[in-house]
Amino acid sequence: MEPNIAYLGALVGDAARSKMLTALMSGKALTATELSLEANITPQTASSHLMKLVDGELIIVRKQGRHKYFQLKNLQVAELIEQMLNISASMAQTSIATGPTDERLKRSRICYDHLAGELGVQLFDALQSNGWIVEAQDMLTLTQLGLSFFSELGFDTAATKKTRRPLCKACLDWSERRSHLAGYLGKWVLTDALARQWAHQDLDSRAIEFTPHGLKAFKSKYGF
Amino acid sequence: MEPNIAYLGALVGDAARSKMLTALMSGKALTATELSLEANITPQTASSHLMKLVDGELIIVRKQGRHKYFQLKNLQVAELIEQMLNISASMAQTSIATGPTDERLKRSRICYDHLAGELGVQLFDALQSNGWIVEAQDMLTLTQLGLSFFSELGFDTAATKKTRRPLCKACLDWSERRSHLAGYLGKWVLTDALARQWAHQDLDSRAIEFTPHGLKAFKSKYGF
DNA sequence: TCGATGCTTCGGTGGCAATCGAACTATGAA
DNA sequence: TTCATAGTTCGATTGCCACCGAAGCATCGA
Repeated sequence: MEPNIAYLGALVGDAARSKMLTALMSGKALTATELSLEANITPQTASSHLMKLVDGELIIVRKQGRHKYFQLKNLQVAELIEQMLNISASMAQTSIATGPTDERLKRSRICYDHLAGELGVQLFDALQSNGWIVEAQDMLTLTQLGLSFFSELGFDTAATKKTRRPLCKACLDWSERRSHLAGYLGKWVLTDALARQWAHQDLDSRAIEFTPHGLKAFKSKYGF
Repeated sequence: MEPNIAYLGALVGDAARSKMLTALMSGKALTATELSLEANITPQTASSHLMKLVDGELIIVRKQGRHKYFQLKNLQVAELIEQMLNISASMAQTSIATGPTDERLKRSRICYDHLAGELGVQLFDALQSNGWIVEAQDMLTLTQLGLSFFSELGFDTAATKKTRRPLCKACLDWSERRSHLAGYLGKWVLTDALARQWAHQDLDSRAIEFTPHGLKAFKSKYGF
């Protein structure tokens, strides 16, 4: 029988649940209370929503002490949310007052496990103009030049063979309407920047905050 | 502000509307009455649903005489539906009696504009084992060998430069859980087979019916 | 053992949205 | 002009589901 899309749609199609899912796009595992705050609902209500999301296999739980940590089930789910974000962003926009938080999100944010926003797009452009990646017919490939560039930086090229995940991949950006770098390489770039303490992830949102020095180092490293 | 996923989800998250959208995955434009039959609802109800889908920019209308023809708005929407079909197919399955129609769907069906189902997967495998396409890190590329093979068949390689659409692309199959050929090339293969009258699309479903002779020709053409 | 915190279960309420019957408008055919 | 078909608008009904208050269970720290 044909799969039941309606069930999946209804799962996402509730304001509270969609806020939770979007919050989980940060890649972090969040507790039930945190998610209830995110969605502006009481813990009771949140609990029932979370149960539904788990039943629907969109998220998973890890119980740790008296906390329950929730996260998106897998990359496939994250990609679904991402695509829905893109489509709804391109729909006729009732753009209400954008607060300061939104400004930060627009500048640089995490998109499940890689960098998005203005900075993500700038990075993408720089990689391209330096000839490290090539976009042909919407498919992204790492050039030989790019391969040696990234292995010098400490990127483990051997590890990419083990994963079935695409090495690099263009990911449409809902705020910029431009491509940014996703895939295994995109994940590595973000992880690396965080590890070097050039930036840190906001505790309560998907925003990525670069230090002045970190931003400079980041830009010079990738040549822009 | 962040895009509103919930609205989009709710749009898909109704049984009647999701049936309509799935029906429109055939790529054909359908009338309001046809869609109401597809969803098992009265024309009045269908009318209100269709209005919502148009408002939500998931589908578009063309008025022709006293008919209204509906179709998916663009490729992005079709990809969303496809992705949702995949995810819901991989969810814990309440697999109820699969009728004969479903058997046909499983064998070979249209996935917006390219071939899916068992036959689509077989084609994909054949193209791969003949060395015409290569799947590396989940990215699909047409080899030089494949390029000359397809241009001999009459595939206009120049035209691919004009479109931003990926030339070939792996598309996960919800019934087979395997890749099949999507993208520009995938579309061409299907169009070509239909033009040669090797197969025809069922009038009332997404099934693709190959003639015995057509199937033979199709298989020998692509070497499987 | 006791209180505090995190989460869940239960029951009742309220609101929204899908549905259809009936009546209406538009297009086409005879 | 008249009938048939395609689609819409309106109003009333219905059922589902998100929501919260209250009470309950589980884990942790003292």
